[in-house]
Amino acid sequence: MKRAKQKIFQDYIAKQGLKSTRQRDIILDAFLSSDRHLSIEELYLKLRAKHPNIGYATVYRTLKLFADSGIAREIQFGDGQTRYEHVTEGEHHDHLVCTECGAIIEFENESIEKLQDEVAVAHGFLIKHHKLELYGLCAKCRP
Amino acid sequence: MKRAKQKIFQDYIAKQGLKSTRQRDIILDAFLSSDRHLSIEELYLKLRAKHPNIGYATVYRTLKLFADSGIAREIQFGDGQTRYEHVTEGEHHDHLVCTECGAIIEFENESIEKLQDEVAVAHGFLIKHHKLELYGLCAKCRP
DNA sequence: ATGCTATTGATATTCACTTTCAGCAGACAG
DNA sequence: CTGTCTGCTGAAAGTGAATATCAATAGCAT
Ligand SMILES: [Mn+2]
Ligand SMILES: [Mn+2]
Ligand SMILES: [Zn+2]
Ligand SMILES: [Zn+2]
Repeated sequence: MKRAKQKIFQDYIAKQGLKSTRQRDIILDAFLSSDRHLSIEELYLKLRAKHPNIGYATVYRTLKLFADSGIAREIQFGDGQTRYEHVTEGEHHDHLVCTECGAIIEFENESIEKLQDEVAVAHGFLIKHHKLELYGLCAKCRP
Repeated sequence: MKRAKQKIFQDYIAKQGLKSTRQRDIILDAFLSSDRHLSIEELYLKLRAKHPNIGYATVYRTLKLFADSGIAREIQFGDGQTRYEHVTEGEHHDHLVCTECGAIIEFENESIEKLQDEVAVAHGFLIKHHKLELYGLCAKCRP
């Protein structure tokens, strides 16, 4: 899983004529070792402990590269921070977001996806991507 | 329709001990006369033609008031601008967003809403609100 | 009309990116 | 291995939208 994504990124780097660097390796490892939906700031701070010399701008640019290479995706939950999540080829999921504790739960629902396609067809619309987020209280936070 | 929302806003103003002002009336009228999904900037510029003395900050604050009163809702389509749309009591809709021309199409789908509730129940989650947006090309923009 | 507050509009500030640029470091030819 | 070319890095500056500040103004109850 982690190896596969490292491979995808290395291949992307090579194909684009970019360079493999110490920083990119470190940031990739930190990103893949986290299963959360991290903001740039969060990943930057997490890295600072062991690698105080890596700059915020490098984390920022490297996460963009991850998205370009296909191993990550930008996502916004409306809290003013852009987050990056893992992307696995052929998989898709949407999110439940707890407005109390910030927990993010992933789910897949093929029926909803189908109905979305039907809505699009009914409007002559061609879907490229979509965003489905259910906000509320998770099992731990509900009264 | 327009009258009903004006009433809701006046009542809200009264109940909160706020004041009825010339600016709020003008901005309310401009907002209700537009059926689009306007950003603060857009509404501000639209107003400037007839009311050059109304400030951006007032438009910003007044739109927040509209949202507080229940006649408007903040919405983000990921273009970096917060937009405000009309809210009608007891109604709900989601959006198709054309990434080419910016067109926004509204739709309602009770089956999708039901499935969302089922997903929430399955995870012990209590939904407060949700966000469903289908991004792609509208009928006019698709190849 | 008076006085108390809320409101306004210009401006300053904040926040999260995003860009800039001089020095640095991979990659590769020789 | 060494030089050179070119992309990369990190600190700092810049950007743009949202939000806060504050002195002057304007509702509104008395
Ligand atoms: Mn996810
Ligand atoms: Mn709408
Ligand atoms: Zn929670
Ligand atoms: Zn279109």
